[in-house]
Order: sequence, then structure tokens, then C-alpha cells
Amino acid sequence: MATAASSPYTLLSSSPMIHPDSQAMQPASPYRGHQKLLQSDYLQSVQSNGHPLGHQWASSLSEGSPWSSSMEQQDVKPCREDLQLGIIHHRSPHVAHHSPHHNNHGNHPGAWGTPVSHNSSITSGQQINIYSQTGFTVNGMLDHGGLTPPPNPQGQGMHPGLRDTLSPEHSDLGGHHCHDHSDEETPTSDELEHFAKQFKQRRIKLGFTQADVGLALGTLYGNVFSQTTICRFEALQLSFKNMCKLKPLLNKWLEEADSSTGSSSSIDKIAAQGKKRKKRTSIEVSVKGVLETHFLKCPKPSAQEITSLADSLQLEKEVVRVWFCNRRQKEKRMTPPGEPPPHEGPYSHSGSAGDTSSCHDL
DNA sequence: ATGCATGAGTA
DNA sequence: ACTCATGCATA
Repeated sequence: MATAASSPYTLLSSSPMIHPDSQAMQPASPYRGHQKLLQSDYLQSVQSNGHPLGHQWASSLSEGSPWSSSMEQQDVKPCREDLQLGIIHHRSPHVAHHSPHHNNHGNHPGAWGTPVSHNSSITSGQQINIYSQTGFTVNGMLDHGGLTPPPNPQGQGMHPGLRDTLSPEHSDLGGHHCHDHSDEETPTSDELEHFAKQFKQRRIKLGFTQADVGLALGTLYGNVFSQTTICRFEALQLSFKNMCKLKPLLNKWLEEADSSTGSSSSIDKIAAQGKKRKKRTSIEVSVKGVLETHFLKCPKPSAQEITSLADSLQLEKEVVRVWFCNRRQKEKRMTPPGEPPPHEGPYSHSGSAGDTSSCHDL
């Protein structure tokens, strides 16, 4: 940390250990700038921008390797040495490699999930086994006798094959190809939703915080993620593509985690300092209201419109611009407003329409 | 859990 | 200048 430069930010790196708090934990993460080690190079976007909502959820994700549940490496090491080194050498024979075929299919503008009725609400693992005493230690690790596989209830494998309806191809009717859920191919939104739910449950049971997971992913594969991202994943607040990308990683972590219930605690924080980050400007509610109104009228205002709008609101142009960008993104995320995440049925997003023609309004 | 922000990749 | 993935800072 240091002395190298003035640290304008709160450089708090106090607690070396993580607290198993479910929430409200600020693990003081200074800044980790080694998170772009190996970003999978999946295809970014193949959309033809011209469509109002031309976001393609073409998920050409690659995928880890679930089938080969070869967890040869049993981390019985109480120390975190392996964790540190884990970044360098991953034992996964085949890791992320984007699929050679990028089918940017139709992609539903608003419909996140199964457009059709996907009833069959399995009251999935809502139950919590009592065995798993939540007596975590200070390190956030359960003190099991060693490898004590947590009483894995019927945590998974409940839905045989009702994960259709979202087939991107939408041409294979009749032929009910039933590939198992899990991973391997582009999961359906149904699967993602299910996975996210289960993931959260398991994570909490194991006594890990979202931040812990994020860090673990870094020590495990080199891809560090923040609490924010994990949170959004669980809440299905990421784009379909993004969800697909993260799923394999989180899935792997899950396997790791419960295969070694008792030894974990990846604590490594490297302090780094870089550039300054603009102070977050909070926009007044009244102002937000105005922005909202404008957004409804024109989600994509021109530079000039932004300028005048910013002027009238007495905000920096950049702030307004960014606001619109974020706003648009939010629209594209899953869990459309109005649908309670905690339950199934986050679909049925409004088709949205207004094209970005030209909305002048000053 | 979210709001505002950064940056890479594109068009 | 936009989209998209992601995160610091904050409520």
C-alpha cells in the first residue's frame, strides 16, 4: 500500500479475514487490477444496430467442464497457498474457449425467459437442512471434520426437462431433444434462473458472502469479480449473455466449495492504486423524475438534447449522458421491472417500441 | 442491493 | 458516442 502515491480513497485494508456475514460486509477491497488475466473471448456483439432493442443474447459461451467432475485436487490444505497459486495453474484441461459457431439468433428483445408459460413451479430447495449448523468460525469456514460433504438434500435435479420454450432456434418443434440441464450449452433462462436461486442458497449455507465468491473465482480461475457482480447474478440482473458466461464459473466454484466444506477462506487482497475515480454524483429525486420522463419520451437523446437537458437540470453533460446509458442498460437486464425476482415469472417484458428516431424536446 | 462510473470493443 | 461487462461507493 503504500506510500507510492497519495491514496485519496479510503484505503482500508484492515481485516485480513473475511466475516461470514450474510450482508452488509464491506471487506474493504482497495483495488485489484489483475482481473483481466484471461477474459474469455466470446463474441461480443453481432447485432445490427438499427433496432431499437437490438440486443442479442447470443450466447456462444464456452463452458467449463462439468461432465468430467474431476476434482482431482482436493484442497485439504488449510493454508491459502494453493489458492494463491491457483491463479497460475488451473487444472482444468479445457477451460473457456468460445464456441466456434456464433449463432446470433433472433434474441428476444424483452422476453427474458420462456415466453410461454413455464408453470410447473417446483418449490425447489426451499428447505434448509438443519444439519448444516451455521457455526462458522471467524474465517468464515465451517469446522467440519475434514471432508464432510454437506447434507446435500434434493438440491438439484428436480426438473427433468421443462427447460424448453426458449430455444433460440424456435424451429425444432416436435423434436423434444432433452439435454440435461447443468451446463454444456447455452442454458435457457429457466435454467439460469434456477441455477441462480440454487447458487445463492448453497452459498449462504456454506457461509460465504457474495464478496467471498467473487474473490474465490479470482484465486481459482483468475477472474475476479466483485460483490456487485455476484449479487447481480443471483438477482438475475445481468444480461442473458453475461449470465451464461458466469454460470460455468460459479458452478465450478460451487462444486469446489461443497466438495471441500471446511477449508477455504481465500483471503488475498492486493492493494493497488491507479487513477482517480470520479466522485459519484447523486442526482436528486426530482431531477431523476425529469430524466425519467425524458427517457420515456426518448431513450436515446442526441448529444445536443443531452446538452440542453443537462443545462436545464444544471448537471454535467457527461452525467446526463451516463445516466441515459445506464438507464438503457437497466432496461435490457433481466428481471424487468414489475416482476418480483424472488419468484418465477420474471418474464413478460413489454415489447418496448419507440424507435430512436428523433425526439426533440427542449 | 443499487446508483453512477470506467473502459474495451464497435459502428 | 454507443453498447456491454463490471465495479466502486453508497443507501
